[in-house]
Amino acid sequence: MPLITRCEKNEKRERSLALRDAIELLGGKWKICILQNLSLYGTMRFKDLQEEVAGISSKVLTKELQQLEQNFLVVRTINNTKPVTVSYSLTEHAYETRNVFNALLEFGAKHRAVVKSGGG
Amino acid sequence: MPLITRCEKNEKRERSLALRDAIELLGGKWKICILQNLSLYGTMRFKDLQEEVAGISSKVLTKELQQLEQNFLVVRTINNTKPVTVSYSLTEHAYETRNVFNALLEFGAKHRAVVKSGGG
DNA sequence: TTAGTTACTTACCTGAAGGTAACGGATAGT
DNA sequence: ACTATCCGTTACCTTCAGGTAAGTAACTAA
Repeated sequence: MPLITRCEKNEKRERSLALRDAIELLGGKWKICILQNLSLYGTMRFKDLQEEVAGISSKVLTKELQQLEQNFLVVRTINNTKPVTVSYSLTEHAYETRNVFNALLEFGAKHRAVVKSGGG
Repeated sequence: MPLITRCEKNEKRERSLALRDAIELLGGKWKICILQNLSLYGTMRFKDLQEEVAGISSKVLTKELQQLEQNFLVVRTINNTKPVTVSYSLTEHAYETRNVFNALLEFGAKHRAVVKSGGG
């Protein structure tokens, strides 16, 4: 098999891995909402997030934040307050998701219009 | 409450609905891969898709295609061949996902680089 | 001492996503 | 009659995201 084919295959593989990783990381019910709020407010405490992200439970919020932190999208800071508070904010890397949000928003809006008008 | 606030609330609500719809529609393990293949090949039969989308079962492929069809992203055509074949292709509306793909791809690639380099 | 706040954690449950494997209907070739 | 192709369907199972509810640890204020 010629070299060019191997390269194309590797590129295709890298592409599909990147797509899958991105979908996996930003998918689910809450991730985007959390990132949006952090983007809007800058820094938020756990309780602020719980109130702003309507409907999320503390258990799920904890898990989502941990995943975002593990993926370098969110920074967790323990504040020296009483009672203790914890602040969350976005990393520089998280702002790379801007284009994704905008594209999703644009497509979502168009899609809702298509569905409302009955298709096509 | 002043009118401007109501407008802002409605806009925020519409935005979050659009985001959630888009994520829900394009999320999951297979949707993007299927759309990508259809975008690449133009028209594909059921069996072609099953072979190209490595690892998917006929049951799951059926379900995904039905969902995509119900959401006006894919058109299903029964061909008058023997044995019967079925062709799938993208709608015009499906091409609105281009920006989403590109953004996801870009972010995914950057993200993989960040993770490989150990964060930040 | 009692109650409240903050940030979780734990135990339990449900529903949906997705996998495996076998089967079915239509048609054709041999 | 037997086998094969194509496009699914059906039954069954496992896994996991996510929901509910209660508890915990550290601290404060009354």
